[in-house]
Amino acid sequence: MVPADTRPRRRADAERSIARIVSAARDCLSRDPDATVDDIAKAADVGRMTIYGHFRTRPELVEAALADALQAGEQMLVGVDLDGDAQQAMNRLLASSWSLVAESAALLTAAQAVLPAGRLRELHTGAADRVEQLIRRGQEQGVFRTDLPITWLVNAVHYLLNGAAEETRLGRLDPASTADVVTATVQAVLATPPANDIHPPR
Amino acid sequence: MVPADTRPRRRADAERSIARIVSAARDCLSRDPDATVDDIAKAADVGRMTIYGHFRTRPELVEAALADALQAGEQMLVGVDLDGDAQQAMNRLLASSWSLVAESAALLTAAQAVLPAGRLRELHTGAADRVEQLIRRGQEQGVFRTDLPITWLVNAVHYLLNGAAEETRLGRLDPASTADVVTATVQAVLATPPANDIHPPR
DNA sequence: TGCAAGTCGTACAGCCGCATACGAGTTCGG
DNA sequence: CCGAACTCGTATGCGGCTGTACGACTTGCA
Repeated sequence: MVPADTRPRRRADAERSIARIVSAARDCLSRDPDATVDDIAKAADVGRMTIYGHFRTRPELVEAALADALQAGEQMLVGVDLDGDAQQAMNRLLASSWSLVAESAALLTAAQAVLPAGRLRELHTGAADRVEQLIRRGQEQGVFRTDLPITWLVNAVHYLLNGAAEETRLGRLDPASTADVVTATVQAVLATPPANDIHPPR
Repeated sequence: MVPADTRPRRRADAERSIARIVSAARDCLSRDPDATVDDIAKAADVGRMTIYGHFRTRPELVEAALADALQAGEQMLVGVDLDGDAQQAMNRLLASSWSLVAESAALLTAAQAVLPAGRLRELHTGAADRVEQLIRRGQEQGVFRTDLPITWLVNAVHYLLNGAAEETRLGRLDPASTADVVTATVQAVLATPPANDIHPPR
């Protein structure tokens, strides 16, 4: 909604520095939500002072990193065909973007600690909404379950992606097969359960 | 394995203080892994110094809290019948202990930050192993899926429990129905998938 | 080529959390 | 009821991270 950045007046190398910094911030914060400004500077191969030259405070940097990741998500979504069978659409979506979503989710928790709650939801709502709509369409098609709150389904997928990313990071999951594992698991969570195999509570 | 505590020589009120402290530590750390020693002291309604009278360092306190939670888990397990149909056994297990497991999981991440990796696994292995064995039995019975790594299945359950706990904490999930939601979701993850409804990768 | 923009190191202040020291008051337990 | 165990406040040192200040050096750009 903002026309562009308020400051188009930046030099080319500064632009490059900022890109490296934001990229490094995404990297570091996804791994450790408490990553230091200094850590990020080292990862970006930049002096700490350079960072403060572009971002006043650490929260501001975190927000920039999150915004960047979310924007990358946007661009990924436009390249994925979300029409047709919702189940297959979800598979396509996961195949192309599960790792990004997982990264963003970790980043999100990093941001949660330093950004005001409202600001955060404001940034992140868009992405979550799209997933929710896809699930809703799957429900209307009868392929996704309707017996659980849709909010839970959306977030459960998030938690699973997060988990898969962490398992991979820890070497407990083969990176090559992570995508398939994630897809299969999410499919199981969302699929309409076989009618009466569910044991009623109590 | 340790006979008892190395110090049976403690006064009654000290015993009470310790209990309150450990309990408060479990509470605080489950909510915020970065909870301060002072926070915990306030929650336990004790002076900060009293804590240092019983626990030399913060990590030592965290370990005590985790150990306490795990021991509570042990006691919960002995009361649950794990024989018979693995699916129903898992349901029973979740019904009686999902919240405890979820709390311990949050505590676990708190501990992960301050305890050496080896020490942590040493404490926590027991619990995870039991879940793994139950899943393995379900696989032999044919009710649980075998097409995904068992390590992933175990941890996926953990991540889901964690997520459910957080959703409940944030008020996005009705506390009364959380247990059912968890049960249904875990069941979906573990169940043997309908033979050929799975779209092969690519 | 020359100036402004950008980079980067060092140094410093402020804050916060951990942990220790000391000392006085309180409570258990024999 | 007396001594030891326990509680608890205050003060203090230490270390790490944030954010600011200054100054020198390099680099884009017109």
